[in-house]
Amino acid sequence: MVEGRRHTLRDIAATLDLSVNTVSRALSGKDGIGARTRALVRAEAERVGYVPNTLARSLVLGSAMTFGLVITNPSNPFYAQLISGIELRARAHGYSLLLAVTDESEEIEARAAESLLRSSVSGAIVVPVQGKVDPWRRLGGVGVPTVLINRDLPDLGYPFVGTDNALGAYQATAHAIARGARSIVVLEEDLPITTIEDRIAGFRRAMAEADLPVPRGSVISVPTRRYEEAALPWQPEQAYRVARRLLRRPALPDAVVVGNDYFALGLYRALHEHGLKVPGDMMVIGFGDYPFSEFLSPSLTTVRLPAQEVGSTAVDLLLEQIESPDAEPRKQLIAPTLVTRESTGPAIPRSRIPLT
Amino acid sequence: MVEGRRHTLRDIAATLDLSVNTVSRALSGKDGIGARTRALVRAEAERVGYVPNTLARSLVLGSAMTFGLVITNPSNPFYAQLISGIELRARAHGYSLLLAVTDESEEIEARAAESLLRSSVSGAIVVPVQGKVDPWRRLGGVGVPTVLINRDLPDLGYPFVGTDNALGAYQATAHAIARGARSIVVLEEDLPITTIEDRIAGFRRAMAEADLPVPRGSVISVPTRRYEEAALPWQPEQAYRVARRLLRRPALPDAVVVGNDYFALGLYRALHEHGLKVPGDMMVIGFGDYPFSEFLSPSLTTVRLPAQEVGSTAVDLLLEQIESPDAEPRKQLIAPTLVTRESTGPAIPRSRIPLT
DNA sequence: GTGAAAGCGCTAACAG
DNA sequence: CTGTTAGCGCTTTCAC
Repeated sequence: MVEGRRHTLRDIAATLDLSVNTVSRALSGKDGIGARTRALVRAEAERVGYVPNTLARSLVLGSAMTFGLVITNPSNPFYAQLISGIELRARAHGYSLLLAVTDESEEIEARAAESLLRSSVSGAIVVPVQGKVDPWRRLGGVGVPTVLINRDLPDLGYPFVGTDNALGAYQATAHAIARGARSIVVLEEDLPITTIEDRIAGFRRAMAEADLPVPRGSVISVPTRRYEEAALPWQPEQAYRVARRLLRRPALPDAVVVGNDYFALGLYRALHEHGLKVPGDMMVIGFGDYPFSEFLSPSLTTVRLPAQEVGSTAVDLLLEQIESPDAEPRKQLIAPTLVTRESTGPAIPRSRIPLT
Repeated sequence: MVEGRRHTLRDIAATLDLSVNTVSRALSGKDGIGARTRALVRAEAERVGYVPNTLARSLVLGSAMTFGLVITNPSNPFYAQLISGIELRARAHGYSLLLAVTDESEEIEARAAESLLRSSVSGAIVVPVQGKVDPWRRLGGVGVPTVLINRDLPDLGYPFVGTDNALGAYQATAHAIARGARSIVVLEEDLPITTIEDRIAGFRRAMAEADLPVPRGSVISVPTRRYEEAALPWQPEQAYRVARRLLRRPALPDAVVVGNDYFALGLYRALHEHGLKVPGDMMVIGFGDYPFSEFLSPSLTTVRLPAQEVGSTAVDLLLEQIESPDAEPRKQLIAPTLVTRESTGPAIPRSRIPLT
């Protein structure tokens, strides 16, 4: 097919005895060129296996037809799906993806932002570590459209897509209540992000609407860790430990709403070890609907997050922002769906008298 | 910090009344420049928030300090970890990552290869769809070092890292045999890739060494699907269906070795529905040691694949190839580890007489 | 329709 | 030590 050096417009121009310019126009489909010439050029380009040099093109155009994608951790199934969704939609519009993994580190995040800047990306899609806004303000400041995913940085006023975490947690909690739970506990990661605040708010709202108390100790933090172990079952493990402590309490909750489905796994194990049955002794509601959750026993009731949709929406918002930079940045919350499975019913938790 | 347009070397040169060249050298740390001048330039660059333009730099250098990463499906936990591993190591060496997702499509793969070529990547790390070698031969042909991951394309003679699938399957099978299994079945994806051939070979070897027969129907194909559903629990679901059929056989195997831990999930469900106990009625051995596998009940005995290590090794091989293009391309198989858990013991399958 | 010239921002080669 | 010149491969004026 091809070997050796890459051919350039100039090569083609030389062999065809045309100007570089003509060849460029012929190939780029612009008009103002003879049909014959165009065919000729196309044929020659085909023959030598011409591959345009994006670098050169981008340099003159000032932008690289590339999106930066900054993600905290691909081993989180939500982000894995997100990557797929974004990649698909971006590629459909002709953009490549420059990927950076921050692992919740502000330092890595800052470097990633800088790197995107150097690379003249056409835009950035970011799951911010959420702590520093500077790196992203800077990026936006020099005119790189940026959309935030999952965790908003309201100060920036950038476009944003996320799932409605408050709603998700509300649904989860309300469902547990409807199934007879009166005392409910929440397990969340200990990250200082709006995601988690929102969920806790949703939980509280559901409890309040049902006139149920939320005593101290109803919201439990699960410590998390950094990248090196991200690959490992660190999250279930940590949740397991926290759950074991929880199960030593004198009064156990009827239901536990957890921050992600990995936590549900850890909780399952702790409950199993204590000989407690799900949902009979305790209901469990997950968050995320990871690929395995449907297949656990008992299968896990969980809040399904539309990761693909979040991803493709992010790309759409970015394209909007690129096409009309002065348009009002849109913020979009995508509603999650509660998926009801065995872990919340139909059994009635023991603290309630059977109703039927 | 900065606002408006990006500053260039020329801007700095102008305000400092120096030549562009001098500024370039001052900033790039080359020698042959006065300490005073250098400090001056550095200070000014800092002041205006100078960000080098990688595009321009890459154009003249002919390579973009970027690796192309081509992956079939990020929702596979193995690849998710792989991405992390590669990203980390690549970034440590100053390379960015251009990501492409092929979802096992030869067509997308071909486009991805083309795209990397246009982008003048310094190298490529590829999980090939395995069917066509052309796209990668072309890439290598024009001098882009390429390393293959997980699925080798021996015709190309490129560097390769993967896990020793034959060994993994051998270990899994031998373990089941050691635990008393005599009749063993394998469930694998129906992809035409060496990965799977190797595993089946490993399985056969273990069986042969134990003088156990491998009747027809011992290797079962699980149909798979494309990207759109990759995010969804498609693999457990398909394995579940296949497993249901398996369980209708007159004689059930003592153990099932599956191609990935998702399959084990599907199998678990089918067994559960049939009232069969793991490992008592049937042992299950997974492949991959996904983050959830340790936390299933029963916890899953599985072949752990060192995804991170495969990833970082891939980067190392690529760097080797970049530094010494004429060196013999290395092929490296990383040994997986069998992780023994509840799903294979200590109970004895019913077809065997208890030994102790 | 096509060509010539200029320039994107940077680095490399060679002067001075 | 520093400046000048040239050029990476492409697109965009602007002539002809």
